[in-house]
Amino acid sequence: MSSPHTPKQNHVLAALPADDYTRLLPDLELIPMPLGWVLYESGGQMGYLYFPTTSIVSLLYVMQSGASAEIAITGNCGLVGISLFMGGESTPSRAVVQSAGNGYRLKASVLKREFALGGHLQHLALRYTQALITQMAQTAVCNRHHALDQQLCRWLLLSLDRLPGTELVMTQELIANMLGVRREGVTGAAGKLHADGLIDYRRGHIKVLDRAKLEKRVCECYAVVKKEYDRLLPYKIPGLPNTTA
Amino acid sequence: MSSPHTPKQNHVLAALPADDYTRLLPDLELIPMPLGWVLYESGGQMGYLYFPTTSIVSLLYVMQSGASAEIAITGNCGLVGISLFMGGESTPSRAVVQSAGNGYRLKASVLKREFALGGHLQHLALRYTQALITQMAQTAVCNRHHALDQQLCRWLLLSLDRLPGTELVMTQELIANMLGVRREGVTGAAGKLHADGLIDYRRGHIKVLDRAKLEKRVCECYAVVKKEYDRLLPYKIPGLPNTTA
DNA sequence: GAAGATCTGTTCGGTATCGAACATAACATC
DNA sequence: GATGTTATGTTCGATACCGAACAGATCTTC
Repeated sequence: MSSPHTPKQNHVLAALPADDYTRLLPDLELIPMPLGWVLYESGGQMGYLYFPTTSIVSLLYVMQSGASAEIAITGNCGLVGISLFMGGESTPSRAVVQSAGNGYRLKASVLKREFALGGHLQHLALRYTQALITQMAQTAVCNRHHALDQQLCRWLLLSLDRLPGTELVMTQELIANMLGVRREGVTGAAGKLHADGLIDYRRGHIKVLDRAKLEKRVCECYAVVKKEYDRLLPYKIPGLPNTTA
Repeated sequence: MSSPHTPKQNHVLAALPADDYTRLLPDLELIPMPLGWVLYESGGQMGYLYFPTTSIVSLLYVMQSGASAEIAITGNCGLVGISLFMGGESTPSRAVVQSAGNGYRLKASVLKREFALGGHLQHLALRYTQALITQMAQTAVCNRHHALDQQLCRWLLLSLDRLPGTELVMTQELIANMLGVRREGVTGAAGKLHADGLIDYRRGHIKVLDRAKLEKRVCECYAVVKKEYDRLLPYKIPGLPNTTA
């Protein structure tokens, strides 16, 4: 059996044409991404651009009071560290591994060199960034207008889309931090979803039983974000020679 | 004795080195931007990139239910229509003139040609986009955690920063739409600020009396956003030709 | 200056979430 | 299997905001 790891597990990298991909390959470093690992801190320097493959990364903002809120969630269809190519070098948010797994990373200097070429990586990175912007905007609106159990549905679906399987390893406390609400609130919302047969859970694990029902219950925000990701980042980019080397 | 209008009133254009600016100048079209004008609709095609000079533009999201929320606000320090160069061509939000004034616009085709050169306009546009992302993220967090009167302070300050003078022409109803709350809530919050001597208002007008007090009362979100704009888009780019080291 | 429109002020009860405190249950370790 | 730790369930009152209805004030138009 060959190595189970390949950069092509990340959709952005997979969408690169062969020559760009080959040029980047020697600089792509496989790394394990353990739960809770902080990829970068608010305002901190970033040394690498990260391409998650089997992990999920949350972008979250922590306030002076200690309260927090997730502003976006990234998985194998995206990348972490956009301010490296946007030009700011840092952002006032924190990136934390929300679900353990693997990923690849690229040194900032290599990324910038590649980005400056104005080729496919630039194109894909910017399109991804726009999808991320949509997710952030939708989060802002959802925070304002939608009830907690709908937001929980959204969060579950967004996470699920970025994972294999149907089970999340995650405590209610952590979900509360992501959604920016109290833990008791999540307990209540999860209880409702359980009572209605959408999910099952035990200490630190949440299993989605009926995804269709979840999608019926979630607010429009999920669909808007998903549609925009699909539009901006079709897994198959036209003209890609998809030969796994 | 010269025209009171110049593209240099927009900070992004003003930050361009002379040769880039000169190249763009013939394609910059001065336009009046009347109150309520919709620059682009959710999902709609955009024909132009806009550079506000004396106007303010709100990016807002309208939900299926009709409820709305502002996700960002742009004035003479920014530009409207980022998806033109980010690659998506459209976004699921609406851009509306919140305060009448003027601006310049650039045909999409010209913008793309210029952006593809990878020069200063690209650099500035991407940095601006990162500042915008910060504003959106902060809005999401603020919506979650902060009380209405603090959010009103934030909104007033962000608007004020993008205008000359200290008076806003804006009804409470419209502010409520921006903040995504009821009009009565804005009435209440404005009443408090008035009672404490921070603002004065009459039908359709809000005047800031004591900006210092407003800055003391506002949540941290305002300062985070402002700091990030200042960091990413210093009005004067040091030594015009060179930007980042 | 009168009529009409629109903006602002105020009230009511209803609901979701908060903040804190504590009880119970599941898991991890030895 | 006993023990300590951590996750989840439940309660309480407090509060901020919602939704609707209506009164009063201000501006516009004729």
